[in-house]
Amino acid sequence: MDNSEDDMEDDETEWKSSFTDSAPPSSATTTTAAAAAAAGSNLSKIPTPAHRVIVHFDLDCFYAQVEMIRNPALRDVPLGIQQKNIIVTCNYVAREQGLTKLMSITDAMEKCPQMVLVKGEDLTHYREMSYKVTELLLSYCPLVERLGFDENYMDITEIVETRLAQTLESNSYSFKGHVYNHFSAETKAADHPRLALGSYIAAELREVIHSKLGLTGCAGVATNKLLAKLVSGTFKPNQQTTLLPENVSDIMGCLSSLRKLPGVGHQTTKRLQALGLVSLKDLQQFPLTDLVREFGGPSAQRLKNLVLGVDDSPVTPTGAPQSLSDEDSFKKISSTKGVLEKIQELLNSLVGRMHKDGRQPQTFRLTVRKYSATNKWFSRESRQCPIPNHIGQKITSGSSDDAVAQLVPLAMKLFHKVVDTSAAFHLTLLNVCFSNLQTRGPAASGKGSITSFFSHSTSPTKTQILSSQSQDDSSRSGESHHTDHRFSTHSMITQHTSQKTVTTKSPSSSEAALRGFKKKQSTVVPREGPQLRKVTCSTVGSDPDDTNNTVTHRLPPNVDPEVFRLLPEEIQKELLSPAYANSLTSSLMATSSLSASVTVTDMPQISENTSLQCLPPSTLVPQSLSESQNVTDRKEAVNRFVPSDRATTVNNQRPRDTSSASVENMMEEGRLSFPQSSDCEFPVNVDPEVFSELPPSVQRELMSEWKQQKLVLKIPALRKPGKSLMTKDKKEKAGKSSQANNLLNYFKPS
DNA sequence: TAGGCGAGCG
DNA sequence: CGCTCGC
Repeated sequence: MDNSEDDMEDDETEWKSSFTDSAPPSSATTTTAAAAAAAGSNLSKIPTPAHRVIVHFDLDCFYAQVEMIRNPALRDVPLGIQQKNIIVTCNYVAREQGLTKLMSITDAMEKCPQMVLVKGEDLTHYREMSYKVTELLLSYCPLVERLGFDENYMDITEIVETRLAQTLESNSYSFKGHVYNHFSAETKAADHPRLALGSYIAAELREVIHSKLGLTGCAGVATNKLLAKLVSGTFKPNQQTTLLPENVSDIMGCLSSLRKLPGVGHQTTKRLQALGLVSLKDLQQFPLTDLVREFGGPSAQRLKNLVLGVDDSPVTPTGAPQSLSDEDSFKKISSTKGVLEKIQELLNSLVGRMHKDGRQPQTFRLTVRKYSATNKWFSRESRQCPIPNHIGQKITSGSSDDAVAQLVPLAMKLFHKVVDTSAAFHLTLLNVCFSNLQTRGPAASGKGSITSFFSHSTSPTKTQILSSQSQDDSSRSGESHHTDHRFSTHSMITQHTSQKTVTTKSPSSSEAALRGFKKKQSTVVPREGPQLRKVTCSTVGSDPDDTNNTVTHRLPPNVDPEVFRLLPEEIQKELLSPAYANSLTSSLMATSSLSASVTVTDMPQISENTSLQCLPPSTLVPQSLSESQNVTDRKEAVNRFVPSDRATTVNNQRPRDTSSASVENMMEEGRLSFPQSSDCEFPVNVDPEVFSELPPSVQRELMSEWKQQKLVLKIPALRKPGKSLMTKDKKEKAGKSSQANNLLNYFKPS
């Protein structure tokens, strides 16, 4: 059931082949503007113009880039990122020496003895940078879908249509970057104005990623996700390629096997092979009905579409992660004690991450991989259970050690469910996972709160993007607003689609955007009311001077001047800046720390200087920003790098946090002999056997916990001693301001 | 191929 | 909760 109900609706150009497609227009993931434009020009052209413009971004050797940013001295040496015994990726200096991804350390060392290795098992920095990229893209357009840590799809159809509408000269088109199978495609540009514009936008976004984050990457521009992804890698590092509809068959023809199709993995490949299907052509010629027998209707159709380069799947905004997990693999763990220790290790880091996230997990899962002669690799087994509320609350409240102490027995219980410890066992992997992540509602009821507004709608379980109260940057502000402005901006989104006007505060900018778009297409730039103003653009990259944009210093009609006056100067500037009129930035009506609610329903007026390639550089690359980040990064750590003839391992692990140290201490103590007295009964759901396996200090914590619970039961009003003298309200505020549970947490430096 | 994730389906 | 897929 790949794409559930929305059968064969497509906005694909169909490519010299079947006319079997029914349902031409109908539903529209695409914009009304696009649909209208298409409908208008439809009768003349047979291959209807591609409706969507999709970009696929793919960062170059992502982990290696992150490490090179962290330590610029690594830029010029062959660098490999090591996880366990393999190099998961390496920089391009290393690739010149013949190194590849997923090469074993030993092989890599043979090829390149001078290689520098950096441990990459802790993904924290990669995760953070990854979300920065997504967040950055989100500030230009809500339709961003993550694919792993280093790839993003973006549906820029609306941006393109907006620019197209502003474009006067239709024969001035050209492409930015490569055009697949064309060496000079100027003449083609006029035939594919949307893709041409898309290529410029992709270039601008790549540039903004580079200037703001210091990352390079590739992009593919095409009419659907499949094609965008396939084409993005054609010119490899740091380049981009656009695929025109007339070249779809070319690129599909280059795929050497079905396995190369995104969405066709190992298993599917094997099943196809069993049918005698190996090449794309094989599958093209294979009768659909036979394929249906093997894969079922939807999957069969999807496969058929894929080989044709047809992909109607929408770019689905990813939002905050739906689960957080932490795992480690190893040669062998065969004792309960070993399992216990590893679980504690994993839980410590996972709970820490969960706490930063801010949401409260409702489900805990333990996964193991058992060694066996057959099936030596793969085959994981897992067990899961609900997380009692009081434990979940400890995670979000920051009592991490307590939380871990109480999660450990849960985990061990699950372990005994999945592994029969009466016989010998041999584990090669342990994974702990929190899922069913719920936004903390103020006071269980949560009525009337902003949170309830956010979480009540439609299906509460699906992609809740969390509300976040202000990060209270007022407390830290006063410092330059120039530092990382974009991420501390507010988003003021007027949701004409709902009754309420939501004013979202700083860190939630992206999720606010996400929310808005999930429900409907965002109406950040109101298309109905007083219509969109023309947007000024200057030429890509080549015009850092934004002063040529004449800004009318007049407030947008719907901004209350009184309120405006109260805003910090920086914010006022932003409100007046051309950024607010630019469609690219439209998803984010950004200002900085804001204590007043402002509704913006129209754009400031700006000049009419037109040119089609273009974001105003000012909106894309605040100069102060790109400078500061790079400079500081480069200055640090030039020296930590110790060159050597032999391979060098640079350990970038951060210092262990204190909690883990204490856990290890606990392990060294002798076992606690616990009294069986009635004073300290186990709660009914506690397995004594499991309990007895726990480290003494954990046992003690649990017991005191239970005692307290008893007290609480007996005396309901009693609060736990020592904890928080704060009122509930204060707690909430403190909690929320200290960690907003949103995307921001995933890139916020910790 | 083997690592540390993550998503979605049934 | 296992499986498949993705990077």
